Amino acid sequence: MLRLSGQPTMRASDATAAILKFRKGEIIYAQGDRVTDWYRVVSGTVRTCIIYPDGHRQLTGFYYSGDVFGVDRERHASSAEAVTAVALTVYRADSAATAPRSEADSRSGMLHSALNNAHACISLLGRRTANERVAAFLLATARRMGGRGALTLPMSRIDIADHLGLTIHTVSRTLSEFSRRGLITLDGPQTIEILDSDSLSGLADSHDADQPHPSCFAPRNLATANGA
Amino acid sequence: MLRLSGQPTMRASDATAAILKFRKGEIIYAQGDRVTDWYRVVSGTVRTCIIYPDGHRQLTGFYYSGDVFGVDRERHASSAEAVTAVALTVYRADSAATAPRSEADSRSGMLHSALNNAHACISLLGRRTANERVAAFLLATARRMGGRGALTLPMSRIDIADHLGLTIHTVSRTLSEFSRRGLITLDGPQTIEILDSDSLSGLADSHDADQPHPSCFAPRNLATANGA
DNA sequence: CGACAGGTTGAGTGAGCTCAAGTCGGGTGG
DNA sequence: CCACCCGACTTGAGCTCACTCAACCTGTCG
Repeated sequence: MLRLSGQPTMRASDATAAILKFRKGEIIYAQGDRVTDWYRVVSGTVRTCIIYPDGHRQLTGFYYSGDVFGVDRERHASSAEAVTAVALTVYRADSAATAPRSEADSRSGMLHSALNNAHACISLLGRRTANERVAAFLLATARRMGGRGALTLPMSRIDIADHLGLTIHTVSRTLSEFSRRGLITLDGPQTIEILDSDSLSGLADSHDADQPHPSCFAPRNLATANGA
Repeated sequence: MLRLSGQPTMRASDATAAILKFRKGEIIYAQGDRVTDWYRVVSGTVRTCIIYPDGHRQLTGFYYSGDVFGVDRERHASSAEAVTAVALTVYRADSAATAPRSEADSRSGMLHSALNNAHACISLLGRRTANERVAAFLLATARRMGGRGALTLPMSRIDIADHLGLTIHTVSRTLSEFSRRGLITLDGPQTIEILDSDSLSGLADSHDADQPHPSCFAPRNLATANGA
């Protein structure tokens, strides 16, 4: 997961050597921009977001050190903004395939990583209740940010709300409730410690834990293949 | 999960020549199966779905003629099932890159297509109300299935509900309401005609149409680049 | 004919939204 | 230094919309 090895790789002819820096709140690229580069976070946190015609904002991901974002074709489907001060490495979108130094640097490796991120987002939005979404978000964030001890959430309540499809009020209330129940401690808005991750993951996948969906038992006949 | 696949892939030498057929309801691959092939729909409709530990089912996409699915790495993140009788072409997952016959057949073309699909799913789940989700779903489905005149929805209300994160009751009620308002006609559960797609797209992006999100006006300083 | 699955519709409930205060902390200016 | 402001966050009260529970309809299959 880490791979913050290649800090400034500084080779003369290497297209990926540039390091870009942005201050908190700055826009890295805008929704609809032509895709020229893909990015990897060196330090800091980035968010990608889609703005719908009605002004509603959907955050499609947070990206931490080592994560890749901006992996679109033609035009960026979302905008990318610096949640904190960030440093990025840049990959030319049209040359990322050439001579990858690792699987994670290859064109398809980056695409798979983007796909994984999209699935993570779907998995959050697919959950039903605020408790489920917030619990799942906390666990996922703790996992991705490293994690023993206190967790520093780099993003605001608004960002969390727009990521989970909730309002800031509900996010705030839910976190307070978790704290009251002894699942987490809140030390200021940004600092959270997970005390009982078992209960949290129980909450994340709760919804009465009834029997698995019937479709698990669908027939699975594979004998009807026709050769070409 | 299991993985009693052992598909008789019947091909002499061409990895993509095989055609597979499945009957309605059959499972094409299961969540967690090792990825050996990617697929393209020749005819019929396929759904991909994720089942969470609590039994909750999330459909991540419907795939119609020409669409690609199964584009995962290592293990399938979702299962794929035949909504109707389907015929599929098969691409060896490890050789899809070699000699693509078109952009759409290339490895990265397929990955981008999967990414687009995931974004479409996020865009549906990101909407707030049932009206917005159902309206957006109808428009998207009409667009992808071709379109003039009556639309035949191949999937059940349960499938729609699990795709939109709603219950079948709400889906049914919402469709009835659209019909009552003269936006669509319902001729049996599966046959729908869109009468007023303008009003529908208004509904899909409604939510008071207030001012765009402030983040549209965030600073955009790009001058802090450090060359290599 | 009954059984059953899929769909529709009604009544009541509750989770999360809206509206509205109120708190806290950091910055800025007098 | 304090006064003030402003943005981010928290919390309360009331309401709405989608969920739950339940009844009923329709078409299909044995």
